Parts: sequence; C-alpha cells; structure tokens
Amino acid sequence: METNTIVENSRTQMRRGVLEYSILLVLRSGDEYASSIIQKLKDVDIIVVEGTLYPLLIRLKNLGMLSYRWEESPQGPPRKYYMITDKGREQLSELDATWQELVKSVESIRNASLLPPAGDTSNF
Amino acid sequence: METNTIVENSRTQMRRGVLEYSILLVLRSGDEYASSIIQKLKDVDIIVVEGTLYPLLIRLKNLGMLSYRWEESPQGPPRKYYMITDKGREQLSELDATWQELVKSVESIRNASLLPPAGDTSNF
DNA sequence: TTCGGTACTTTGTTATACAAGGTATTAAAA
DNA sequence: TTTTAATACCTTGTATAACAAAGTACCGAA
Repeated sequence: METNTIVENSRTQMRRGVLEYSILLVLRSGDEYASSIIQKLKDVDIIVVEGTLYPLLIRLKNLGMLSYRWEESPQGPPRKYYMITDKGREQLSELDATWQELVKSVESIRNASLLPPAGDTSNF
Repeated sequence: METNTIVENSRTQMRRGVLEYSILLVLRSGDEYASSIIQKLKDVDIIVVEGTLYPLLIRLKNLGMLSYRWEESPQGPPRKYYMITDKGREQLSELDATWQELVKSVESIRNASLLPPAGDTSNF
C-alpha cells in the first residue's frame, strides 16, 4: 500500500510540529537522558530518533531552556540528564497556550468541514 | 522582546505541521481558490502565504488529492478553483484520525507533566 | 584484550516553507 | 489607445530542520 505514503508523510509533518514542545513537556515531568526521552515519546506514538533529538537538545540548551548534568549509569558510559530551566518553564507555559490555540484553530475548520455545505450561492 | 523568538519559532513549526491537513479541511467545505484559502486560514490564525500555498496545491493535485477548474472572476484574471477528489476525501479521513491521535498523544504527556513529579526513585 | 552493550555526536542529504520577484489578465482612467 | 491599478497565478533562491548513517567513547565481563 503505497497510497499511505501521502498520509504517512503528513502524519510525520504533524509529529514534527510538536516535537520541540513534546520534549519540553517530557522534561517538565522530570530530568531525563536522550534514550529515555525517545522511549517516553515512543510510548505515546511520537517517534524521534537520535539524530534528531541530540541536535535539538543542544539547541534548546543553547537557548537557555535546558541545562544538563552528567550522571553515572548502572551499565555503560555516563548519561547526560537534561533538565528544564526557569526560562524553559516560562517559555513552555507559552507553548502550552500556543498548542491549545492551534487545537482550537484546527478544530474550528474541522467542524466547519463536517457540516453540510449549505446552500450558499452567495459568495461570488 | 527577542525572547519570544523561541516560542514564535515553535509556534511556526506547529502551524506547519498541520498546514496540509488544514488546506484539505478547508476544501472539504467547498471549492476555493488560493487567496480565499489563505483568507480562511488566516481567519483562524493559521498563517500561509502564496509562496507556500501554490506549490503545495500543485503537489496535492499531482498526488491526485485535488483537482481544479477555471472560473471567471467578477474583476481581474480568472481564478483556479481547487476541489477535493474522492481519493482526497479518503486520505483526509485518515488524516482526521491521525490528527486526533496526535492530540491524544500530546495531551497525555501534557497532563502527565502537570502532575506533581511524585516520589519515583524507582526507574533506574 | 577483545567483545557487546550503551550512550553521545557529527555529517550529508532531503524536504519544505517562505521572501521576493516575475508574468498575465482585466477594467477603467487618462 | 496607452497607462494604471487591482487581482491572480507561478517560480527561484535561501534557510531551517529532520533523518539516516556512520563514527567515537566508555564500561564491564568473558
């Protein structure tokens, strides 16, 4: 079924749109290192891969939204635990609003599109 | 206030994620030409510009999701009215599901992040 | 001392949105 | 009849971002 490529592609774009926001949400719950962030997002069907996440974390850190600390791992090399900063929390609360507005926007055109077209020969 | 650049940037990304879906939603309500699509989306705070929309409409047409017809304008050059095809409708209904899943995903991490962190020293 | 697992990082490619500029059509003014 | 203004469609160049893939490094156990 290659038909689904179209939908799959759009789905990917939607996911991308909320990626940054999602990562900040995860970190609002508590400090995490890359692999655990990936896992948590995967659990809710938001797919991210290393090559995407690492640069993004670095970008957010450089913007002052995140900081990190090293922590020993029970097995393997040390882990870089990211945590959200005060500034990050502020911005995140704005993103919360942004998200809710977006949902409202989409829902409004979505609802409109589900109504019968109505007899409007009016708009010419 | 350059602080808002971060949030503004993320907001833009979110909008982009739903762009394609939004356009299809608008066209599910009825046939429209480019400028009217832009206006309808602007009305619900989803900003699109010509340079984005035209290539996107062409892409969707080439994918068989849309078709178009020319129609006289009361003033100025003729308008290219886009309409959604049967295939487009099918795909759109899948996108409806995709959108709802995304909302659910985000809401679930969002809700989790608003709870008190809880005393979990458990996940090591 | 090598092997397997885990973790972090970088590089090159591709897709996409957008700004900016361009072409074409129409009707009305000059 | 030429010019202007408004409307509409289209294209090109640039910047950003995600991703695949490959690379580096650490650690403990065989």
